[in-house]
Amino acid sequence: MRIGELAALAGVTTRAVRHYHHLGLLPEPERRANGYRHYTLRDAVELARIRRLSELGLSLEEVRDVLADDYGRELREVLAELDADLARQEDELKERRAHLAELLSRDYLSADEPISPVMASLFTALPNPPKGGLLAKERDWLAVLDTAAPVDVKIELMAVLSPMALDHAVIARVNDLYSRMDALTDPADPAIPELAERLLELFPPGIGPTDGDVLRSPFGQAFLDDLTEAQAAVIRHAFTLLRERGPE
Amino acid sequence: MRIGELAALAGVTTRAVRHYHHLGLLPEPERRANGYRHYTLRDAVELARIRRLSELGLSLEEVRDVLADDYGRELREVLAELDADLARQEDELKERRAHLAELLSRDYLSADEPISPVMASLFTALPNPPKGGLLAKERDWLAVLDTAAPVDVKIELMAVLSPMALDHAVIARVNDLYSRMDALTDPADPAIPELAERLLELFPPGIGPTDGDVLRSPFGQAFLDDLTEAQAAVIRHAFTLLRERGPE
DNA sequence: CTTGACCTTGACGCGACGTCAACGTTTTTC
DNA sequence: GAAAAACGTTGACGTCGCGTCAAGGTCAAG
Repeated sequence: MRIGELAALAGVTTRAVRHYHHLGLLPEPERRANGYRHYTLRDAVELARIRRLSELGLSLEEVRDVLADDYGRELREVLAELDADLARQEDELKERRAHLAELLSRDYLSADEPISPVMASLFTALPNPPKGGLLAKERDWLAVLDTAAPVDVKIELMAVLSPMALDHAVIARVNDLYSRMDALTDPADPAIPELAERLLELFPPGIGPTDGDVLRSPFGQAFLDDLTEAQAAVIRHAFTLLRERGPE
Repeated sequence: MRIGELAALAGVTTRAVRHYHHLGLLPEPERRANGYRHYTLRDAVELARIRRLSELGLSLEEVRDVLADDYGRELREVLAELDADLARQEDELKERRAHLAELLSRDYLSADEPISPVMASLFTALPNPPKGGLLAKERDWLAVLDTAAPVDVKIELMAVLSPMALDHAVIARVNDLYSRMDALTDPADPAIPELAERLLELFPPGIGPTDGDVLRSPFGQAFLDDLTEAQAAVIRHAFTLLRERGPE
């Protein structure tokens, strides 16, 4: 047989056959006088074996290992391992599809999507914040945390925020407070200390950051850089207040 | 933030961030005086978005399309499409795992494995043929057909062979016949015509190939090349007999 | 003699980065 | 204050299983 016939017989392309030769998976056969490869039935048997194994999902390297091992012992191990791997992949797929179904079932898909269901419930508690406003920025920030923060941080975060999101009085105070902060323009506005105090009052004592380190970290800096000077002043003042009463 | 901090925040590597820059997925930020990239919170938001989408299984190109489309319209389409794709993958995985479970549940895994269940049942009907013998070669040949033959060919083939495999009398005749053929050494052995006739008798009339074309094809040639001269003579004689009575 | 279907080797392309090289900068440690 | 560790920069090659040219040579049919 020539290479095209062999390939057709095994259901692969000629390129694949040559690839297997290149990898040493399938030995190079004799050549005819014209330079064409001349295959025998045994080559077809070998090739079919390679194809069956690779179709199962083994990498070509694994196929070579199995073939080199005279079959039997290793094959069983490799297949069992492969099955475990496929099971893992199946679980992953299911998780992703569940996530997708979750997303698709929601009534809206905004720029902040897709995020986790918990975070979404938090967002719906404070719907449609003014664009470019401080609250919108905090939502963005939360979305960032939602994608990559360590699990324990997320849990702690949700423990703090979830009760607040369920409390209509708190929501009203948040909306009021943030709209006042959005209105700030002068970094020396006399209302700043009061706003900082109101901000702190939103959090139960003993909860949240206890010192100003987080503000000096690169993340804190990035957050402050994103605000107007007046807004940043509120945040900084709030942390000053926090430090003052912290040790107590 | 510097690139490492941004990457850590979004849970990706710095290499990935630079890759997104290269693809135009994430805009290059300003540089600091030392040449370092300087990121803001908005970059983190963008990056988190990219990561969420790509983690769902979208290609980076699709991510770019979704991001370019101002979210909303396209996102829903793409996600639905993605879900269909994932469903397909899940089915594939299940099929492969079923195949694997089939293979692993068998009591033996020989060099001819893994093959389809139907073919395996056929092989167990004629267990342990003499190594290098004609019967072993035909098993190899069948294994090749099993991997890649068109479905209709396989169905026809099994329709012929399955009843034979279930008939103990036929099995006995096959074993006897093939051991006699294995014993042949002389291409002019006077037993050859008789053996050819016995071979033909195994197949019900009207079943199987009706002319010698298959023998002159590259596959037939490869098959004959694999046999001893005497064995090939039997096959050729059988096809001669077939042609003689064929038209009738 | 041409056409078309095969064959040959060699090389680049894909996708989403990992990894190394070769170098400059900043921070930490002794 | 110097050295080391830990960052940053660009550039380029490697991964995996082939697909897909490029630039030819071979062969049977019309």
